[in-house]
Amino acid sequence: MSDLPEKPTIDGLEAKWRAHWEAEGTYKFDRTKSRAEVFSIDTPPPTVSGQLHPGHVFSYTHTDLIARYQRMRGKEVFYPMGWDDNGLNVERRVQLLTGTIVDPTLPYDPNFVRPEKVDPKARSIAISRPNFIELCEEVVPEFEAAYHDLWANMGLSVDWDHTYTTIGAKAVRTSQRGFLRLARRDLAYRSESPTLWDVDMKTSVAQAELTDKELPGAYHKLVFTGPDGSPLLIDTTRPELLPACVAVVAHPDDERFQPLFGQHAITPLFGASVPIVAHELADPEKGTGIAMICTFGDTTDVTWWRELSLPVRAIVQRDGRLRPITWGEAGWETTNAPGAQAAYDELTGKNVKQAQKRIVELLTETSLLDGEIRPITHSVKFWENGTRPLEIVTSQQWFIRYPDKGEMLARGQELAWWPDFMRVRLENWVNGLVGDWNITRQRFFGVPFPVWYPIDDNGITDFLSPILATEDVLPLDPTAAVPPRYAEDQRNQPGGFAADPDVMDTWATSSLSPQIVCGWEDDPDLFARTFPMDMRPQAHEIIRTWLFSTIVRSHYEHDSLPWANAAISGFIVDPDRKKLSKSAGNADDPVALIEQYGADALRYWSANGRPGMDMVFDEGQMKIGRRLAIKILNASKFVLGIRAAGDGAQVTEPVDRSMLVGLASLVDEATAAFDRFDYARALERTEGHFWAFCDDYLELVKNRAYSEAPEAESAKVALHLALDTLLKLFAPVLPYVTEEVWSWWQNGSIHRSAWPDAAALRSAAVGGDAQVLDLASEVLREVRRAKSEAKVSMRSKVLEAVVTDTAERIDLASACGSDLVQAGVIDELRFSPGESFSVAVTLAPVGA
RNA sequence: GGGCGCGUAGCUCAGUUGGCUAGAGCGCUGCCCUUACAAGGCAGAUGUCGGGGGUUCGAGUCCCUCCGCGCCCACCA
Repeated sequence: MSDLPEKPTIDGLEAKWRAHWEAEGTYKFDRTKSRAEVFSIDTPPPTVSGQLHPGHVFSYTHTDLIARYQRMRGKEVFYPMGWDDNGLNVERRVQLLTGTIVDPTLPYDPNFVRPEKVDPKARSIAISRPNFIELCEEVVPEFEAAYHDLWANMGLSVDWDHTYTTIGAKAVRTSQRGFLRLARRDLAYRSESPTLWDVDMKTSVAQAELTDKELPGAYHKLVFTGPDGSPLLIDTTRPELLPACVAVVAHPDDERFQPLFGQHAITPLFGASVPIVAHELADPEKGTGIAMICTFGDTTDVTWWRELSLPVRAIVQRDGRLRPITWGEAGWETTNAPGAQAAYDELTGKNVKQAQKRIVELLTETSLLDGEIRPITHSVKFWENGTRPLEIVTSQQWFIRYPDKGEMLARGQELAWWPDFMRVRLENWVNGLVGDWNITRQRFFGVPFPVWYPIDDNGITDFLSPILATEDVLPLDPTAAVPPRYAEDQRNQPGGFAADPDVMDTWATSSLSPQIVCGWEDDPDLFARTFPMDMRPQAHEIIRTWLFSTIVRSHYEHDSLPWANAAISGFIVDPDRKKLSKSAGNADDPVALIEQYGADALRYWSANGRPGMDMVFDEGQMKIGRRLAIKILNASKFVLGIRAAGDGAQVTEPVDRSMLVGLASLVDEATAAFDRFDYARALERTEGHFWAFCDDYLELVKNRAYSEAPEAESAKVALHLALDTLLKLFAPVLPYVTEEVWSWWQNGSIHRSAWPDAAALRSAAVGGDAQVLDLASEVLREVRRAKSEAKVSMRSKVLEAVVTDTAERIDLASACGSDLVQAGVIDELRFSPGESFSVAVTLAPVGA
């Protein structure tokens, strides 16, 4: 306890209480509690590669609101924090920040030092893979520190002893163990197949990481030769893929092409004979109604290729350039090998854009392009942070088999969603899934596959017979460790072994976040106390990725949901309803916002965002939050400035009881709202109640409370009960200001105190009627209105006030007559029975 | 093209199973130094509840339909 301050302020509360909570271990998880006593939270590990922005404050605050509420409800809250520091985005940011690029062929350079200054226009420095990983390990903690600092200042009540990184040993071990278990059950498998490929980052990309972008393109009408030698016109936006054409396709019902099915067409320039086939996906309305199938121009090509059992003629390499081809060899049959070769040699080594330009010239020169090129706008698949369209290349990848769709949908039903309609996002996603989950990334800073491959005596690596590591040696880097029964000198030798060169997709690790934080296999005691978890808070935009994949992993590993509740938050939009982003120049720095308004004010703004709803970035709300925090300080100072009631004092006055009864209803309402994860409603009701408490109840009873009258005791008890209750209701939203006030009159932390008990309030106010305070407030409002309209001070005297109302209501209102007299500065207050409510106010003459 | 959400005061939003004259805050207007707070207080004005139709004694709320916005998914020759 400390003395009441002369002039309370909210400035500096963050630093003061952050340090205090840290020192006291206020939010430390007590792992002796049983599962039933624990509330465990699967905190989203933020991608540390991003810029800090107010969206982070928004959604992470929502989780903390629930954590603080549950803690006050008596739960032992398990609230860990993670940093997502592996994955493509992190590598990309480190590359940009340090001006480097990986060249895996380079040897490790022990003398490499991070460049001091990076000129964004300068050419990137090529470094080795191990050097790059070291660089990531050096830079990433700087990112993490910025997040930690922000979270701590925002008052997130996480237990920092339970912090993990998605590239840390614990996460790597868990990811590798999870992978090995699936591989041994044949639920993870390796296969060669067409894969969406980012030619800049030179890696495959998962379905979940795709985004569509509208790009200009153009239809080119190519002149194929039909079976009877007549021209067959085919529209394409990808003429450069003509050499990769393996068939042409039309709709089975399309009468124009039905006679041609089963026959062959000859491709222009390359003279390849390709079958004319039928498939429902071919759209008679598009282009000329007949399309060329290339390996591979888009995902429809992949579908056709797979379902029609077509051969592969791949020309685009992993760097996005066309590879050399010898026409006339097996797989590249042509009626005109020299001509095909001459044309193709013009394209070899070019990227797809350059190749398109050149092939259009070649087609034009030979009159194989019919009519004009017609520009269109079409959407093209990109990696969500990529700069060039994805290509499709064939490569070796690890896949996780998806469970049966029905099983996944049943898990979605079993999960409690807040708000409920978000479940549909998962169902849409599950119903639209195509193929299995590609978890391989041809990258560097990630979780390696704990796998090697045997090399036969001829030096050929057998990628389809992986040697799995045993679980006892995890975490493991196969490029450093040696598989059982092999020696290091057999690495990459005939008769020896080769390490899997790839790393796991970031979601392959993130999908195990419950297993990582709860200590799956590593700490069975902790696991038993925390898993399955209570709550997964997350944004709706990653339902298809994080939420979905976590359900899949838990389904396989534990045959259960990973958590009981999914609390989905919206995101922040600017006033034009566009998603707020740094690149758009409309995001403010949250650190500066805390400085300006205070963490409580930012939390207040966040807490106004209802679950699942997007919210407009609005500094006005932060100002209101700041004002509320200051008001709490001042009102509390006033209440606590009144001498405490004597021992055994009771609440006896009807208006005091009335106030407490109303407060009990508020507690019921706030509790029910929090139980539905609706912190916004809880705050709205509490806030409204608090302002009315200040404006009306405090004004009504302040004179009595300060007096020596016996009735003062009742007011004092009621005021302290009310302050205690209101502070606690505000505590989850405004942890700093409520803790500050708590410290003026109580020991310990308000955040470890018990949530208010409505029943206790009702028993302190037995016989109370909520109407009494309402009526008194109405009378007071009429008196104020009279003074306001007369443009006189609120302290000016009322000669007479006559309250007319029904007998029953007069009975209630007259019970607080003396409080009304003092609050309204009324000489004579009378009550008169009548039909309806009115107050006749006679003011003292001006100057009297 | 399919799905989900949203549309209420100038702005941001409440309005729960249909039920008194549709609410709050901000902003706006006027007033008040009032001893917790002038970084404050008191009071006031402000609506075709997106449009149309229907069910009902009664619709912001339920049904149909149209319009607009956002997001997710699909398509992408």
